Amino acid sequence: MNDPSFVGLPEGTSISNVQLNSSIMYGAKVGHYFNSIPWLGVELEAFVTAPHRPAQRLTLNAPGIGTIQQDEPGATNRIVVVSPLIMVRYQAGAFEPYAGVGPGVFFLHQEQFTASGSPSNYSQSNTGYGLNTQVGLRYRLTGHVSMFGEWHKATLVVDHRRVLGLLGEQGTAVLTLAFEIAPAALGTVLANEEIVDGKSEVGGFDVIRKPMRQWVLKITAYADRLLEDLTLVDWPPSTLEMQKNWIGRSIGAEVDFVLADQNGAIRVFTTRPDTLFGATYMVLAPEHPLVDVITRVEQKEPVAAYRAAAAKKSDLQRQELEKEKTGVFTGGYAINPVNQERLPIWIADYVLMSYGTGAIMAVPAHDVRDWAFAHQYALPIREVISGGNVQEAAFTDTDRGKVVNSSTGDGTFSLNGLTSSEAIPKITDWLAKQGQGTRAVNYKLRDWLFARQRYWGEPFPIVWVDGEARPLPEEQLPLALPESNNFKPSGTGESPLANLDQWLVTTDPTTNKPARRETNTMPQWAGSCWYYLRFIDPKSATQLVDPEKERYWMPVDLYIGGSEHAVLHLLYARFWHKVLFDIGVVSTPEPFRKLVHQGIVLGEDNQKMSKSRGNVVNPDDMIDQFGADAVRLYEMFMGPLEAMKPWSTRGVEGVTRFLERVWRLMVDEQGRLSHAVVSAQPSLDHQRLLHQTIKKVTEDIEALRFNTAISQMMIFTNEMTKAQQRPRSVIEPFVLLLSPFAPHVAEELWDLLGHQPSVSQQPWPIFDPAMTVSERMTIPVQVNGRLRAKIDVPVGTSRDEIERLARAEAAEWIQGKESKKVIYVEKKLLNFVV
RNA sequence: GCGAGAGUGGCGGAACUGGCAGACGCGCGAGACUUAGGAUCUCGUGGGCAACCGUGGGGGUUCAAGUCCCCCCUCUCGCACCA
Repeated sequence: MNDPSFVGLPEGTSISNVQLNSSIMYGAKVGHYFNSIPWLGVELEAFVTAPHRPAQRLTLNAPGIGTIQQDEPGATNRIVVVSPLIMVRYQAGAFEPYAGVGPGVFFLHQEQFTASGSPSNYSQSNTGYGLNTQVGLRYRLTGHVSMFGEWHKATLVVDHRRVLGLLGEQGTAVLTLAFEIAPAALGTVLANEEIVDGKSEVGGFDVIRKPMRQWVLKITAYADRLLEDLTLVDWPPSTLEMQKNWIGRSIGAEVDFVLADQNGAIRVFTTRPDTLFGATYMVLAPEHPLVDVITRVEQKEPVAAYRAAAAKKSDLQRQELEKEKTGVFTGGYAINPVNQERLPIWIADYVLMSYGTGAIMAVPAHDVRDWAFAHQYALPIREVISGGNVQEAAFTDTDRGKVVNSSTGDGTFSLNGLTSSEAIPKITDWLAKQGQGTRAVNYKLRDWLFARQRYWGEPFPIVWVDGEARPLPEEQLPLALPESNNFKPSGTGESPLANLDQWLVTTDPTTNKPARRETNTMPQWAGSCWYYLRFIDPKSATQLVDPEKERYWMPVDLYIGGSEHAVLHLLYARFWHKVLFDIGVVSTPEPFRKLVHQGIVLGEDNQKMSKSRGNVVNPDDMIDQFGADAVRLYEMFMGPLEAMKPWSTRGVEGVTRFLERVWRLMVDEQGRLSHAVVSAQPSLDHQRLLHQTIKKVTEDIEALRFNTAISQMMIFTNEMTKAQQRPRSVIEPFVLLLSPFAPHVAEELWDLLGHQPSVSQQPWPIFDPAMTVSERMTIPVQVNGRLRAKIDVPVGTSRDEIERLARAEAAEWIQGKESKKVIYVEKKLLNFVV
């Protein structure tokens, strides 16, 4: 586990410090038998022989598996176990697996590792600075917990220019000024996720906002498709919901309110144009550019003070002040386009500049925020939807209630009597005809700030010449980071690269003019957006991915990854993929068809593992104590893959006992093949048991229900332990079933059984559906729905016969009662209603 | 507050489209083999002496509800002044 050489990492680097991206891809080779693969949505025929049939293509991806760290073993290990398990099972016969695993060089915690540890390690790395190296491998289960050996060391040069250029072609990459949040004391710029409660996560410094040059990707241009195409994927409901909320699409109208005593108009966005007649005031965000224009002389001072105070607050600080709303009257007025009323214009920080137009019409009767504000400042509240008491609270239940008090002064236009859903399109059309508004859609989703002021990230292949950004030519790619031990912030807000003159100062390759390199680097998400494409074609130096391979493998059929990526990574990757789709680099609109989040493993006390709680379980210790197979098996047995589960060392002991029982099933105390293993014909019962076990294990793996697959193997083992004779024809297929779960034990057993080659190269056992059913059946007998007896009959028994037997069996419950009805459910149950 | 998911023995968890609740494992109990056993094997193990009662609580549909419908409670995760 801790042998770093297996990924070609530099000496001194522990796997504990490296984030692995693993990706597993399964391809059809020669057909085999499957019932179905539910999440692939196909029914496969038995004994399919045609090679490379598209329906058999199976691409799995288990990236972003999280940090392997001593203090979070469970989170990582379960996915590390699952991936090869699935792979081994599908490899056994129909599929040719491909797996890619690689250290992503540019993840944030590696920067921390590097900064705090020994950066020179990385300078020795054959991965090289500035190259995001991925290592492809073919799994073979020879190592420890999972997947080591036979590495195809395919250096994957992550050439973001190629992708960025493609994004640029699409017009999605934009150089812009954006506000970044920087704690002055740290002299660096923080990503949003590094700010906690308005202070820097590290050091707890106050942060301020300052404008800086930034790269932004226009993900908002794809907002609609990112939303709509969620119907194309099979993802957990919670993740779909989170993505929908993150995109935050809302439909409404933009309406212009002309200023009362001067030229100009305020444009607002509202989802409730049906309440337009109920507007009693307006609010601008403090940063709104029109504030200066609107503010009257006598209000200048309080307005300026309020704006200054608001500027000091971060978004998060603003949100903390949830309870009490504050604001200041500007002295200005605007005209409500529907009834020509003069509405006072306020500024208040409960209106965000970043959403909609940064201005609202306030309808206190039907919006809780506006109501609170109006209440605070004694502004009028006018009911326009009946059904509540708007003096007591905002009435927002639009499904009930009718529009009232909503007609123009001349009576030519009225919404009165309509429901909200009828009124909204009507008034939107009317506003459009008047030239005062349009239907509009808004998103919470913002454009993607695609630049970090760090050393540790892919540099932009851009040089600045005469104040102009120019891309590097193809032959100068990829651009590597300079080697350095100086990771200190530049102090100017630029990245540490700004201090590294040798790298920084260059000449423009086309004009030979002096040039300066771009000092921004890419965020950690850059690589994870598309590395799955590189895993398909890791060695290609000339293109992102071979179109033929891409068409064959994509989309990824199963993606196993942590729920912490539910929005950011998974949304960014989808966006990027769509851009590539639009320009023809990929052939599918969505990259990941089915998504499963593995649950993390908690400590024995049912709390998250942490050093401070002292409940950390180190997987290496467990492996030393119980062996890799037992640990693997337990991690699969502890419960559903998606669920968060507490670790139980007792539970590992339990599965260890199971493995020992399996061992003793066929090995004697001298370590030789047991005399109980015979070549005799198995009994019918044993054959049935085997076929039932094959069926259950096969189907459960396909449905990712590993815990119940294991329990069936336990049942098999318990039964066979009782048998004096254990026929090979029953035992041997069972070893194959066990092999994905406990590869080492299975391998040794296979060898002891006298077989070559490896157990992992054997075809997966096939079950005969006819052999999975017994010739007898037990029919529960109910009287009025209560279980009163059971009868055991041959399968072919007629209903009448069953009823006759049941009647005798349950006689004491039916006697003397009038029989109303007899319900017989075929082969299931018999119920007397009396 | 809004959204999503989940509540089943002492514990982790099973139960396909409504059809024997508690598979399998842990723990616990009894027995066997043993000088011994925290090893192994066998048997038992939801509660209650019983009739019966039992899947977070309360209603309902049904011959039959862990499963379907309505109301409520608790926990986990996510979002949080998004107009």
